[in-house]
Parts: sequence; structure tokens; C-alpha cells
Amino acid sequence: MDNLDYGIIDLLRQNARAGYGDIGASVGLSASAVKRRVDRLIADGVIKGFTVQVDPAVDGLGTEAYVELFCRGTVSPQELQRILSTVPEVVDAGTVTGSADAIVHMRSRDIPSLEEALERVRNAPNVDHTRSAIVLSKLISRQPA
Amino acid sequence: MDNLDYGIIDLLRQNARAGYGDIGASVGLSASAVKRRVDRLIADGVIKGFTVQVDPAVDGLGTEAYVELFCRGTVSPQELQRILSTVPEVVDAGTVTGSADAIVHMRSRDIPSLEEALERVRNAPNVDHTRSAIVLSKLISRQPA
DNA sequence: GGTGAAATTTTTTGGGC
DNA sequence: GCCCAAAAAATTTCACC
Repeated sequence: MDNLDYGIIDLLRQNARAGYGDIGASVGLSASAVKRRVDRLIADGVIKGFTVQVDPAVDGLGTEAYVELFCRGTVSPQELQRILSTVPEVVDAGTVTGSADAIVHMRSRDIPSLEEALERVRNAPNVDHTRSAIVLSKLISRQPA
Repeated sequence: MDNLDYGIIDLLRQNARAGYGDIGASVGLSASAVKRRVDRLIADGVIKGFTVQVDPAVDGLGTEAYVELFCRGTVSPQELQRILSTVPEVVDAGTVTGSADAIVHMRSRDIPSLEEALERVRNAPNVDHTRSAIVLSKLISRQPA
């Protein structure tokens, strides 16, 4: 992770579909060098994936919930990650201190699809139960740079 | 915005660098038809951008917490919003169903700065108490718009 | 680690339906 | 609006520094 890597990541954050050639022109590398670094960043887990930012109003992702996840016995973070990454409605999640094992932030089109997604989380092995708090009104939504 | 558009967006959400041909194979369209739809979705502002999901530990926002907010009496959402918007560490917040009045997602550099930010939230008028869950390991971070 | 060129694959354009 | 096919552009591979 040198300054070149940070530069590449910054450019990808602004536009994940930028061409390797364009990125290279900005940071001062050839397209093939950029590709090799990006491949390495993905392999090392620094870049976790490429995604698209959709207007929530148009897409109708107005329904949100914060869900506390309680597991049976011990479940590794890797296992939880594997389970949660298969549910697209999961926007954000982490293992936490306190009585719950993890907190999961979910976003969906409406209550039925939220419930359906929640079912998929609950049906995962070792998940004992969940406690949901449905968001009534959104107060803050800041986009991390 | 028909079902094909939703399908395309879902696939892009999972991998924003997927080829038009691959997307087309999944939804049943040719590459050029997919491209035209994606271009239209961008032009219409439905797709706001393409971004990359980076391991938060790398960009110096590794410390996170989910905080339940309990207020004295009734506090309007507008009042809560006014309070929370003064704390930059608040990434995301909403009033919720359940015993807590609101859930607040905070992101900070380290524990001391997180604690300091939490103090500012707690000291707001009508805030009775808070219950925090510090994030131990980040599982999912999809950074929605 | 990087470069540059060749091979490959994808994107993009345009005609026809 | 979509498909097919051709043209243009990008990605990806690879030998060489």
C-alpha cells in the first residue's frame, strides 16, 4: 500500500468503471501496471468489490431496519460475512460488543421484501434469533468520502 | 423502470464491473440493449455513480459504533436531526420502532475520538441516555447513496 | 515492479426490424 | 426497443528490462 495504491483507490471510488488506461494517465503508470495493482488490491482484500450507487428515491429503497443478530454458540466473523454477503439488502454489518453478536443495517423496497430478506438472514445456520428496529424517519444519511 | 432495469441494477450492485454481455446473458438481453439501458439509467439519475468498496481499516475510519438513543419525554425528529447534524462522526441515523427513540451509526478514527463525539450527542438537551455497541469487525460495507 | 506491444475481449455504433 | 454485425476501444497476456 504505497501512495500509488491510494491514488488508484481514490480514482476508483469516484468512478469504479474508469479504464485502467485513464487511471494510469492520472497516477503515472501504464494500463498493465494499474491492472496488476488493482488485481493485487482485490486479492489482498483491500478492495472488497465494485458497486453502483442508486438513487434511493427512484429505486424505492425507502424501507430500512437495524437488526441485532444473536447466534448459537460461537460463529466466526468470516462465517457471518459469508452468510450476509449473499443478501443484497444488507447494506452494512459488523460484529459488536454487547449482548448481540452482530448488528446488520438493511435497506429494502418495502416491508414485505425486507421481511423476506430478514428470513434469509435468520435461516442461516447458527443464527438463533434477531431483534429488528424499523426506521421510521431518516435523520442523517452522509456519504463517506 | 421495468423489471429488466431492476435486474440490471441488482447485478451491477453485486459487481459494477460486470460486462454488458454477462449482464445481458443473465437478464436475457443483448450487450447493446443492456448498455442502452444503463446509459439511460445514468442519464436519468437513477444510477448516481460507480464506486469501490474499500476495507475501512485502510482509509482510517476503522472505529465504528451503533448507538441507541433514549430521550426524555417526546422529542421531534426535526429536533433530533438538528442535534445529530452537528456531530460529523454521525454517518447515518433514524428514528426507529422499539424501545429506543433513534439509532445512530457513528464512524471515527479511534476510540478516544469516538468517545468524544458520543459525549457531544449525550450532552444534547432531552437526551436521557445512550447504549452503544462498538463494532469489532466490519462484515459488510456497501455504502448506499 | 514497470513497460510496451500483441492477442483477446468488450464496448460502442449503426442498419434493419 | 431490440438484435445482429462491424468498427473502435479497452482489457489482458507476455516477453523483456
